[in-house]
Amino acid sequence: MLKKERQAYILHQVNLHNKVLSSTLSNEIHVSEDTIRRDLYELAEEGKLIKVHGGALSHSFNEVHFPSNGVYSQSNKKKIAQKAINLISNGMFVLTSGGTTILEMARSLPPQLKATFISGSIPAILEYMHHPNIEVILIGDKISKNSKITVGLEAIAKIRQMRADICFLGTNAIDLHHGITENDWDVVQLKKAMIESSQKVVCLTIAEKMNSFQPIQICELNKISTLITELPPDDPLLKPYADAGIEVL
Amino acid sequence: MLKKERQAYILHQVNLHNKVLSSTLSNEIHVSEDTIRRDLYELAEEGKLIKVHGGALSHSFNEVHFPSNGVYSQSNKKKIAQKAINLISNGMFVLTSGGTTILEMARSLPPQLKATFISGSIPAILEYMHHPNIEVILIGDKISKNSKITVGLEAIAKIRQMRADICFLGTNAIDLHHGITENDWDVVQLKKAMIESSQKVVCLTIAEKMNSFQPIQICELNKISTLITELPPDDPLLKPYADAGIEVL
DNA sequence: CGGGTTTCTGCGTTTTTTTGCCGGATTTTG
DNA sequence: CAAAATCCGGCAAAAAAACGCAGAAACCCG
Repeated sequence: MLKKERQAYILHQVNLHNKVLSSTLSNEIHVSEDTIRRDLYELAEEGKLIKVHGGALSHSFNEVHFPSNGVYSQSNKKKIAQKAINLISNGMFVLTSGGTTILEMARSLPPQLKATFISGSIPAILEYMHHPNIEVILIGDKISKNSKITVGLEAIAKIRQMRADICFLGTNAIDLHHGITENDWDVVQLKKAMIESSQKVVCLTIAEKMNSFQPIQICELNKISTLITELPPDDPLLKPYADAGIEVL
Repeated sequence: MLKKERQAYILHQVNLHNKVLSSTLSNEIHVSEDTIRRDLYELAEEGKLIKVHGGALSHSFNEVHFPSNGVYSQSNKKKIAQKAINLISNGMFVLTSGGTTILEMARSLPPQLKATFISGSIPAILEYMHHPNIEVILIGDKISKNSKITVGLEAIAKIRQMRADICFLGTNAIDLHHGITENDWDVVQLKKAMIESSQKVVCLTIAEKMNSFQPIQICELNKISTLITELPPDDPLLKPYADAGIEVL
């Protein structure tokens, strides 16, 4: 088994179960605990997980591990949220993924907006619930404690049944060559389904995550209708994407 | 159980109940009191809680002396929760409804319990998510904002597919003649489905709600396996229910 | 193709961490 | 004041981590 492959597996396990033991992994993958430890060390260096004595934990355990004021790059995410909200009009069916950018959008929805929001992200759902005029449809299935969304075949099947007007994706990595990519297999499956079920696909991302990529591909760039970042639409960084036929806001 | 995991659990408990006892934690997590004490010491060093003789207090407890949340009859609900938890063992599939009594139960689940919890109640799901060893299955559908649970045909269909070992119902009204009753049509449909899908049906209710009824019937008394109140099992108020063949705890 | 270099992995040894336990000191409680 | 509960410090065993090393595989480059 290749190193990268192994690390991807470890990461998947952490995201799924919220914790892993070095000894368990060593047995599962049939490599020495030293190797596992070295893998965990590297993954911890990259910030993908938290290494502790005896194994590793997912980030969701240390909730206050992020910058103390809360969400990373929050002011940028607010800008993005504002632009995204302009795309929503009354009566629409809106699919959303998880992630802090989406959460920021959920918080900023104008109170008079009447629409139906569909999501499997628990934090997002909590925000939608507080909104006076929004109908909320929750996608059910097994909950991934790490990403706080529902994942699994049931969830995917349910999304496939939907025909949404618009779909907002919090994006982890976007790149001209690889399209949108992620590091969690389950999340990838969900997002793929969401894209297929929506008339219009909107990617929300902070500029920092642009032109980077991760192991698993969600889709090529041509599936994306609109790209929203905190930058002005004419920023040179966005030019290649506009040239690729994507509406850039 | 990993050290960090344990400390996260302790912190969660402190923030939830505003106090913890070393002895209780030691029993719950199955480690020596010495270990608990050392954990408390470390957490206190980090300023996460205040260590006192015999246990620890939450920081917020000092600042505001009356933050005790507004749940009605909470101490009674804790008693009920404790009795209910004794019915759950490792590996079980557990269906739960919504309601503050169920929520209290969710909060009090011992950390070493490994089980699968299935629910459409958002607040309950949030608690289950914090638990280190519980798998959470979320029932999806349209969210009823006022009861904070998912309701609708999809949810009912999904519950019907389940075969749970046990089902806990937060009960609004129970009565010898009318059985269990409710005032929300959607909730009634859900609870009916839950009863049908479970081997064992447990009703949780505070004594105050006993011998009252509401407009819509969920089921007759004979569908109920067990009734749990804050009263001792031999309380005369409970006699008629025991006589009706219900196990009373 | 071949030789040198880098990377990866496993093994033995040493070091550190974690945890439970014990005896004596300290605090709490009735 | 006395009994019970709790705390503290030290100790020891077990588990895990760190370290250095060496063989094997992969890679690079002329």
